Amino acid sequence: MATPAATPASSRREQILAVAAQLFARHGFHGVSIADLGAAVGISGPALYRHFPGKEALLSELLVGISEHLLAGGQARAARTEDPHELLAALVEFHADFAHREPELIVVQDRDLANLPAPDRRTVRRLQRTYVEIWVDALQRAHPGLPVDAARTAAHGTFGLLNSTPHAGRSPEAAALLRRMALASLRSLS
Amino acid sequence: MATPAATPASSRREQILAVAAQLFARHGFHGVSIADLGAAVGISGPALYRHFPGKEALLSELLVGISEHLLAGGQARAARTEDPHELLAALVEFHADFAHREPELIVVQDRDLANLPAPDRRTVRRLQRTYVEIWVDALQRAHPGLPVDAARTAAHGTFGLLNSTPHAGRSPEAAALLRRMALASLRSLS
DNA sequence: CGAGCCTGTTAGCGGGCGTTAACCGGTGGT
DNA sequence: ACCACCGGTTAACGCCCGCTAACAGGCTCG
Repeated sequence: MATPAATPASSRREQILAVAAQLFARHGFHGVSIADLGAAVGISGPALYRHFPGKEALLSELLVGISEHLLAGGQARAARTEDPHELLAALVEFHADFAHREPELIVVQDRDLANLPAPDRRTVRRLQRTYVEIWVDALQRAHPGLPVDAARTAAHGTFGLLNSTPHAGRSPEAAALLRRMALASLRSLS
Repeated sequence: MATPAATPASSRREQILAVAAQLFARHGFHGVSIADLGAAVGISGPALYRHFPGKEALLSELLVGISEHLLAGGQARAARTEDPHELLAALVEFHADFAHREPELIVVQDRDLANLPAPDRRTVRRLQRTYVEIWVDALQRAHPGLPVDAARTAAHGTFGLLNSTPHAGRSPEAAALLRRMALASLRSLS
């Protein structure tokens, strides 16, 4: 169903994860069967259980991985950058870069959160919340007097803007454009 | 499962559609059963077939309705407003207003498009494309020399920003903030 | 050589869900 | 008074899907 020889060098596990990301992004978690996933990597059906305990575990690993990656990147930037405006620019670039390189993950991320088993969902939400707080903090330092709610709204809005990559071309110019728009919108917080 | 006496004055049909929007937004199309939908309006299970030919028909009506509404609103503004900057402001306000009033529809719109039966999906996509073209046209007139692809990317980015309402508070200030950010990001197209 | 794990296979079970069938009370028009 | 339709009900069918069971081939290591 998807290109079989897509991922160049990867163990079965990673290959399955990659193909799952694509299929989940295209058809949604419930729109993809175990058999579909197997077929997409050239094995068939229940062989997946040799690598993952179940279908939900696939989704968990994808979503936890994404939110951990974002949080780690955000924390790294926050640690190494003092000036809040500079930090915001770094955050925008980091997030835009991720969204540009992995549009399928972006799609799965906020489409299928609800399909996670409850404990993993809590984990992901906690990671996401922490990531958002990095942005909120930077925004409030960059724009003194900005209320928390406003900062949170602005952060989510910026994510929405940058996460529009699935609807945009994959060209570097598109990514650059979105970065510029994001920075401009953040500057407008006065 | 949802508040039963929610919609004040409405025929069964509209009540079902409203509740379907909420449930689809919360759990995804495949995550909601016919029985769930029935229960949420106080009837049980197959009684829905007295009002709709099937589950997919519900989704179709929702999504076609949304895209028709957006297109109609966009066309109305485009018809009555000459100046492209003024038009963009009107479009931003219109879109922001819709996203702010119907966050569930926003969610369903781009989450469950793939679950539409093919003909309706084509219909919705055509309507969406036409709506986007209104924005693209206004953007190109407002920013001479802006390439089409860039305009399209900018339009989708702005949608992403404005459509972040499901993650934002429902306060009017949040909506106003998103509008301001959108306008600022559009101005940055130089 | 042989034991055992690793990674596949196919067959089958069980549950859930969309949909259809068959039935029924109330209401409004002739 | 009756008939027909409208909007419900419950029962049942059939499919699809996640998952388990049972089995098999090849690789490695003692």
